[in-house]
Parts: sequence; C-alpha cells; structure tokens
Amino acid sequence: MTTEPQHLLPNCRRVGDFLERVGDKWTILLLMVLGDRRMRFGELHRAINGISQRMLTVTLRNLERDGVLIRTVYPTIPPRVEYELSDRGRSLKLALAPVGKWVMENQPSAPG
Amino acid sequence: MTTEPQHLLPNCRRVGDFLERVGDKWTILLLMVLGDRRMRFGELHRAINGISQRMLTVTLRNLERDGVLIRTVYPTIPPRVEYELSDRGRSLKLALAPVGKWVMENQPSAPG
DNA sequence: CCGTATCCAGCTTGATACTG
DNA sequence: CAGTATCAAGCTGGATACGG
Repeated sequence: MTTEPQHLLPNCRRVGDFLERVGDKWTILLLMVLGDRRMRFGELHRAINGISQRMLTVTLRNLERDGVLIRTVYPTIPPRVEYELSDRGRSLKLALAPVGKWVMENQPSAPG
Repeated sequence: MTTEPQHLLPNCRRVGDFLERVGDKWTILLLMVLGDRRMRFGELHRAINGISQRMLTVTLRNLERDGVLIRTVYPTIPPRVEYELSDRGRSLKLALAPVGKWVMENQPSAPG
C-alpha cells in the first residue's frame, strides 16, 4: 500500500469539484437568500445585489442540476417561475453550517 | 427596507470567498494527502499526481496564509521544507467532513 | 531540493441587447 | 416577467525555463 490510497483520489475530486461549484461567486449568497420559502426570479434578482440576469440564471440552473433546488414554471402570461430548496438543498445547508462557522471564527473579514 | 438583511451579505461573501479558495483544483486533494503527518515538498509533489510545481507552491502558500498549515524551512543544503496541518487546519478538516459526506451521498460520481 | 519567472490558452464573469 | 444571445475582459491554471 502506498501512502496515498488510490480510491481517495476520485472522491477528493468529487468533493473538490462540488466545492468549486458551490464556491463560485454567487451560489452561497443565493442559498442564504433563498432561505426556506419559494421565491420568484425577479425577487431573487432584487435580493442579490449586483448579480446579472445571466449569472442568476446560470447559478440557479447549476443548483437545479445538482438537485439542490426545485424550479416550478407556471405557464401564465406573463410567466411566473418559482424556486425553492429541495430536501437535498436543506441538507446541504446543514452540511455547510460547520464550514460557515469555521470561516467566521478563523478567517479575517475582508479589508475595507 | 429590502427583504435582505444587510449584515448577511458580507458574511456570505466571506464564506463564499473561502469556499472558492478551498474549492480550487487542488486544495481538497492536498488537505486529504497531507493527513496528520509532516510532509516534504517533493513528497507532496509525487503524492498529488499531475500537479505542477507552480500550482503546488501556490496552493500551499494560500493554505499557509489562511493559517491552515505550517511551513517549516530547514536551511540545509540541499534545502528541506516540511508542511503540516495546524490546529486550525485540523478543525477545518472536521468542519469539511459533513460537506464531504453530503457530496458522497448526493452527487453522482464523474462519468468515465 | 525547492522553488520563482514568464508566457499563454481556456474558462468564468459581466455588459448589453433582444424575445415570447 | 423571465429569461437567451453575443461579445469582451479578466482571471486561473499549466508548460516551460531558470535559480539558490
């Protein structure tokens, strides 16, 4: 056996890849803002200051693909689309809590 | 007032920024490989297949700056440099464990 | 042995304009 | 209202060469 269990590598990749997605510019903020109620696209757009429509769409689609949130389209005119956390999304927020706590306790706040 | 508590934003940024660093291509892998013993630069370089010297240096320096690992230089010839997790680094690994578990249970493995 | 310096390709993000 | 299309700028990571 080497010092490096080979089976750990793909697992680390999976975790790293996911953290990379969740660590992008908007995902954490979006998860926090979404909270525990359904929200519409425009509502999220206003709540997350500075995000472009494009990046909001991309971020939402990524989270939907990961099964973290549920997208519901109402075929009305004008259209209405609502987003909410899935059970999986809620368990993700729970899993992220210790990391958030660690960051608050161990990382300095940004300068300025 | 908006629906968005203003004080949450900087905190989300701190967490998001940190996750972005820790979610880069090599950090998680490095944390796993480093484990609980001191390792030399070349040893890490061999253990993490495919990383360049440059990226190993950059990743190590970032973790050092975050207080996650300790770098010890022995001014011998040839030089010897050892890296080890700090207490803070060990607490980080503990905090990351639930996220790792979540990923294993909720994210499909990469295709191929 | 343990790095640093330089250069470059590709990816990520944002601005802007447009649409059912 | 809730997006999509297009384009440009900046950043990230990797290859390569060199240094104490």
